[in-house]
Amino acid sequence: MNAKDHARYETLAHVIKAMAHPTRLFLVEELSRGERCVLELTGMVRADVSTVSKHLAVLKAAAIVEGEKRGSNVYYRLKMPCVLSFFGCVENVIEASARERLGLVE
Amino acid sequence: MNAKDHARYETLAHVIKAMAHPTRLFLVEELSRGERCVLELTGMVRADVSTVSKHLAVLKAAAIVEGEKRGSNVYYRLKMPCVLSFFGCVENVIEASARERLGLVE
DNA sequence: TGGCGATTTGGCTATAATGCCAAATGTACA
DNA sequence: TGTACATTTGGCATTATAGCCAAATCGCCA
Repeated sequence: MNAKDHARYETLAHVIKAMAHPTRLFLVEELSRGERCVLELTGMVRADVSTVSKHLAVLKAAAIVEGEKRGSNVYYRLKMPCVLSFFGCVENVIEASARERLGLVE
Repeated sequence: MNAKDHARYETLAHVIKAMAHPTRLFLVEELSRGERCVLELTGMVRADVSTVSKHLAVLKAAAIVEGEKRGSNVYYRLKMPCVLSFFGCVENVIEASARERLGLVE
């Protein structure tokens, strides 16, 4: 793996890492239903407002969501709906491994 | 978000977190081309064998890859090729944000 | 302008992830 | 059986992440 490849994987990992947290996954899925402001999202999650704000900042830094300030609120929305395709794939992974454990295949 | 949902997001995050590392992304992509043993993979990466072995263990725990022991080697292969779809999506995200920064759109 | 609600930032602690080395394990084969 | 090779595991130091509180911003409106 050369330097250029390494940089590519760094960048890829940065975006995927932004998704790699339960709360942030929830935020992504919730935002896929429409824009929400920080307090609305905070009401759905067991965490401090500042924590939610920081999670949103992580998603924003990865260009997964964007926020628009209207009045004193910031409305976030999903910028890259394609990330939702992760959910289906990952749920396949989970089902498959559960099936494997139960059925003792292999 | 109730307890059941929370558990679901925990599980999803566990799998995605397994992908959220440059080296592990490389391993996934490399294994998509066919099975490889640990030393082969180590030769392609700037890291210790033990480090690569641990990365593979992470991917295996997430049911993304599987390993088969043949002789004294363990050959790993990609179990869930659907995760490759992450790459395309994530590269879109990256391109879009690059374009945005350059073109100052928005 | 003063104060209130919404959001972000700073700072701190606790926890988790990373990566190396060294040692242990497992397998083949002389 | 002993040695060499492949892989995994234990242990440790370093670094990154998470989450809370408190404080700082920002915008609105009386």
